[in-house]
Amino acid sequence: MTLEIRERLNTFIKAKGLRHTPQRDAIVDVIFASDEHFTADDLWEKLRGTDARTSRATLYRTLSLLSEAGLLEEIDLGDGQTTYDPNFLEKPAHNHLVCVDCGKVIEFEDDHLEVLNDCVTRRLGFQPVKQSLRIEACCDEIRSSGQCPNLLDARLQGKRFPGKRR
Amino acid sequence: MTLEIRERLNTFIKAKGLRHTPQRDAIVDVIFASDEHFTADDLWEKLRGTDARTSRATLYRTLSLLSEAGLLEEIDLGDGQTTYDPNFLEKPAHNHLVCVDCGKVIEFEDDHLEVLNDCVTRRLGFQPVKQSLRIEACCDEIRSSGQCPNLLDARLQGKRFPGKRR
DNA sequence: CTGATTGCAAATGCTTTGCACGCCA
DNA sequence: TGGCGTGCAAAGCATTTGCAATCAG
Repeated sequence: MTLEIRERLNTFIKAKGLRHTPQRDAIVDVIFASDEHFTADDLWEKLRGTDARTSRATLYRTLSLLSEAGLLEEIDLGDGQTTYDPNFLEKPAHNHLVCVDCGKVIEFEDDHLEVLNDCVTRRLGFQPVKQSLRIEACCDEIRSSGQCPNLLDARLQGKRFPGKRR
Repeated sequence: MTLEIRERLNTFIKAKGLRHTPQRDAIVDVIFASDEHFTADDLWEKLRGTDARTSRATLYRTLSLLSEAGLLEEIDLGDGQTTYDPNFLEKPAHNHLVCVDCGKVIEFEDDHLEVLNDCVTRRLGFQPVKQSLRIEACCDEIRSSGQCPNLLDARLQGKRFPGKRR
């Protein structure tokens, strides 16, 4: 997996006349070891756990590079920071449901949705480029049982919730 | 129009034990004189044109207040700043099409979309709270004629484009 | 009077940039 | 060797906050 991504990155890098560096490899390795969404800061923390040391500047620059190369998807969950999705090569879905109770993000697909969005876009006189649906909702679980396993975790981690900057 | 909004705000303010101030009135007047989307900075500029002077802090605090009161809708167009929509009381649509060529934002409604979103949400085990669809697209006009009237305007105004922070 | 509100300036959080140095091709 | 890439610190931006003065009810 990581190897395939490295390959793709190298192709992109050569085509652009850019350079292959250990920092870039290290960042790619850490990112694609998982298929979870992450923020720049999440990545920074993970990187600290390894012996590969990069600066925040390089981290951000590499993140941009990977997006440009089409290996990473930038998504905006509305919490004041960019979230990255390493998983969209396999699952080209950009629909996110954000739980207003616990902040959990669920990615989902729906063909009907896709078709409908396309129709609407064309009707307005546009050519579709990218679509992202963001649904804020509260889970049945917290409404019935009064609590949600993710909630406590989120609070403990001091996570910011959707729509609010702090 | 503005008067109706002032009325609503006063009700909210009294209910919360808050206070009625000239600054708040001034901001409300400027906001609801139009039904266009705006950013905090747009508002700041408009305010400079009047004799009503407020600080940026008060501006932001009032914007939050109005959102809380349900008179203003905060929307995130993904350009690193919050956009406000004074128009959603009449048109409860939160679907936005952003033109990647010129940055123009089009608000639209679609019943099918609404229904479908609701279904999807429930299927995932959630109760819908708020939905916002953001479509990035390029307009037919610029593809056929090679240019778009909004494009030049946007460039001249130094606008930031969707998805990019600067 | 009393507590909500304001303005100012400083602080914040995320992200980008300038610059001098180092390293890949 | 040329110039891309890196790290560091400083800069940027939008937004928030602490605080003392001020004002509304």
